[in-house]
Amino acid sequence: MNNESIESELWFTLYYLFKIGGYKGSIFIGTEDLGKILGISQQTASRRILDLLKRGYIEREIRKNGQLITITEKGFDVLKEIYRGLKEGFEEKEKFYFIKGHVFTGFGEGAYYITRPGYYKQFEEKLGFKPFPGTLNLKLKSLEDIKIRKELEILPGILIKGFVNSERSYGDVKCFKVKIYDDVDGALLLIDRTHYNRDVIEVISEENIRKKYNLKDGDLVYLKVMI
Amino acid sequence: MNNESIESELWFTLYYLFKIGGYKGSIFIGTEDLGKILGISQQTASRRILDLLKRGYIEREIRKNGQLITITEKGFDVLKEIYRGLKEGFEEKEKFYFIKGHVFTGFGEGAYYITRPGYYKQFEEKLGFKPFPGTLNLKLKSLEDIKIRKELEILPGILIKGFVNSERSYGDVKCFKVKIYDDVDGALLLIDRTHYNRDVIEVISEENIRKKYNLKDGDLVYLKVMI
DNA sequence: ATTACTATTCTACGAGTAT
DNA sequence: TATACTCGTAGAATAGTAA
Repeated sequence: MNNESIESELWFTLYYLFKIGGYKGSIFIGTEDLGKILGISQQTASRRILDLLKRGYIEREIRKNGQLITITEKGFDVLKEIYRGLKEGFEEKEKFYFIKGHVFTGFGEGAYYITRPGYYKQFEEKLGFKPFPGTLNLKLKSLEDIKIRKELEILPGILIKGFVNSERSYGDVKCFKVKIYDDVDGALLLIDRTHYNRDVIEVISEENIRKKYNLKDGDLVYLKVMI
Repeated sequence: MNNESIESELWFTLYYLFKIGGYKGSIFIGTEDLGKILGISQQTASRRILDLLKRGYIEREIRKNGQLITITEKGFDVLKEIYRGLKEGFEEKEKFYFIKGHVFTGFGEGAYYITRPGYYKQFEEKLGFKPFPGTLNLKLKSLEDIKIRKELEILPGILIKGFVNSERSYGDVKCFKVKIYDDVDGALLLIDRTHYNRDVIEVISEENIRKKYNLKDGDLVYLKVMI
């Protein structure tokens, strides 16, 4: 899942470039000195610079006694990503949960339910996206995750109201906005019909999550749940 | 220069443990799943856990289907260190905060602690005044103020070092210079790092603040905090 | 001076597997 | 099931050096 993201040693190189001045403009530094700051050799520092360039995280201009390095927007984005993760943990402890579960294949009813117009319209209005017609079923494995699910049951969440048509009635559904892998927007559904036990949650998103992440049964998915 | 600091791949492992729940308590996870989150093998995840343990950044308890991992203070410190670096770059540095709290009577321990010579000498040296032998306890009531306190925890502040005498040991104390009512010089002390008393601060000054302002329990005091 | 290529050393990764 | 050991190997780091 994390394969496309920046390698940790490159991230650290970028971070130090940021810290020593890159946050507010270009920095002039030689590979020898950068190596000293990072505790690595001149040669490795040189290669790190080249790797960061190749990936588009920095731009540079070689000059007489060093190089003028500028962090690109893409570079700032990867720094901000980590910054956000730390900030949320250190400063906004009460606004979200992380919950994790393992993919499993259900009976395919999810798609049927969420596409009932009585529900679908509300999803669109209250969640701000048009759900892909299908749900991702997650089985919660640890007591910690089941505990979080129980806490979600107590919280108000976003209520999708039930309705009645000529054939039958449909119950209320409680949702929480989530970020799948702390990345893609979606929602977690707590459905009152009890085909499944309390160690199961269903997830919807505008995208086909199973396909996007190439998920197979048993794969781990984690969600950031907004409360 | 950077040789004693945490290796980048270990830092990333710690960061993800923090992100998926370690920021607010223990997380239960197996090495297989941790590997999936980090994009590495089960074996490597296992080794990372062992390395983090060996360096004292986490503690754990192996259980039936995984392990219960808790990030230690030392672990939080290395995360905070990076956080601070990013914060300084991304956020405009303000030179002070305002924080407010309500006077309450403690157990009178404050006077005892600050007059220990090991501390008192440092107060004099590092704050530039001889504290009145007593502390003013303030209870923070608003989320705003508690948030400011949390931010102060992350900032370096002025460090009063702990010490050991024949009877017991005394921990580090972090201070910030303040102006009480934006008027009288003093300092704010962040003493205990437990999660349960984060709504309390203690204030010292050369003068007897309680007397000077004729403060009674419940009275509001506001401070300008220099950072 | 620098940066960065090539050759060599070394370390981190993951497969296989023991516990 | 788990975790974590050994070990062969790939790739990262450095030394030497060219540009």
